[in-house]
Amino acid sequence: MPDPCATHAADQAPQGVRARARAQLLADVSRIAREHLAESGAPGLSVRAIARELGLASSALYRYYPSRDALLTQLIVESYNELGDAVETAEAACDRADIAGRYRALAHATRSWARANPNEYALIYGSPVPGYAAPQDTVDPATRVVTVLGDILADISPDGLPLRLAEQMPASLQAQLDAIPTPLGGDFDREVLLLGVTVWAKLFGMVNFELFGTFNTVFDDADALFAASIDLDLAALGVT
Amino acid sequence: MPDPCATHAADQAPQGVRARARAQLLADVSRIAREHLAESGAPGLSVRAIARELGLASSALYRYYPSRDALLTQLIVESYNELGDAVETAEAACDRADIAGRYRALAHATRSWARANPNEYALIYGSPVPGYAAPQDTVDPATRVVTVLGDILADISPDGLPLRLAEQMPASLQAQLDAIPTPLGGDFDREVLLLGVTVWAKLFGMVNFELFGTFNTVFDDADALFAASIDLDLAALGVT
DNA sequence: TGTACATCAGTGAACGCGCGTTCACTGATGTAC
DNA sequence: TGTACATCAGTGAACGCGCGTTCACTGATGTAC
Repeated sequence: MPDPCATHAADQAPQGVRARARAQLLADVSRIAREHLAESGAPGLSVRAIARELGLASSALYRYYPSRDALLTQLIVESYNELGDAVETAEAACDRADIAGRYRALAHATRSWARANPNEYALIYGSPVPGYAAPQDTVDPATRVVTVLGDILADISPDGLPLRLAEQMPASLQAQLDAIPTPLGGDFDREVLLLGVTVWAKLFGMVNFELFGTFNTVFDDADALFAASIDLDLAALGVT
Repeated sequence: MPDPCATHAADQAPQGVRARARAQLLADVSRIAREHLAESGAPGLSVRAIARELGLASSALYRYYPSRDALLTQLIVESYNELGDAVETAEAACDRADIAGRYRALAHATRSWARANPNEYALIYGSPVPGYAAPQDTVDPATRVVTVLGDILADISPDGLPLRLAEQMPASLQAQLDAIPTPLGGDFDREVLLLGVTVWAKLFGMVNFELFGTFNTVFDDADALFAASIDLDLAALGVT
């Protein structure tokens, strides 16, 4: 969250009538856009449709967004930040020593947010929107979840790992893992980090399968499956 | 593959001039549609654009497809079948006793096909296309990969599992797992099956992250990461 | 082998709708003196 | 406190484009006798 003060001031104290109206309209646009996301998906998001619902001429929205893509970008950033908030909050509420609890909190917060906001989830973790290139602004918000995961991994001792790779990691993979920045400048254990990365992918793979319908009919209620999957991952990380 | 003979006959021996022309046009439509998939994604797939590229009036395509959605369905079925073919072929080439090899073949065939056909992959494993409901025809092709996985899991002994769940599975999860049909009418071990399901989700989570850009900059070349991830999964399954 | 008729492929115009973006404009809100 | 001017919000028409689908039609391919 770069520049929290600026955001704060803008959110909290819009001075004049205009500033307040502008903030209100931006919020309305966001809300309506997200409703439309549900019905038509990201590619169907339409400036005109949003304006129509707001009772405005479509051209009016160009006072607020330079283009449709800018609107999409805002929705993406908002979604990443909401998910990031949810995960950070859940994880921060745990005892620092309770590593398993912290990971469970991360995983369940991710899944809960995704289930509560399936369209926003699809927007940021589904197929890329064709013709849309995510600008730089989306990068930082996008890393918040994995940053929390990194904090957790940093607290896991490699001594407890029950599974080891049969062969040594190839040098290329070692180099990639070593290049990942650690929280607080410590060192990651490579095996823990490797496991962490694959567990991370698995988490989102599970959520994808659940939300996008791959689990349908077989696991219509995926609560128990999800919890068991997390338990297995924690066991693989040697964390109880 | 239901009714292989019918398909065969139609593919191989279109009798008249018309039948041959029809088969050719269907193939052309498919090819061009898949090219368009790359540029505009599934939601942007357009009957008119395809007709334009074929030098036909857009109405002409309605002799071949009743609607745009039918065209989409065909692309989806084709994609599932291509992936299914790739995975089945790769797995079938392995020694039956080489369980690790069979799983590696499945995983690498999946990833290879996805990388070679990223748009088709996004079509079947990415965000659902808004407003499109997959018809019954897509169900069977969609299960081919997981069927192969099931065959492999059925050959894995639960005795070798290095990790066990700390607690017993909840009854609801046991019931869901027990309801999964086995190949050849045997019984699945629940723990193996549970691990298998989560490994399956992980496989597609990894491919998603690679193809949709989540791994970007950190793992620009994901070969080694992917291979290591598979090794970890095999270790968790107690297979060497 | 030839003729009459049915089937099919493809046309082109039309219906009715959508979209993003620009532009000259009116009228209200803010600001400087 | 009041006035003059600048800024901003929003309008509505327009540009130029796209789309799926229907329909009456022409002309070619196939089929039955």
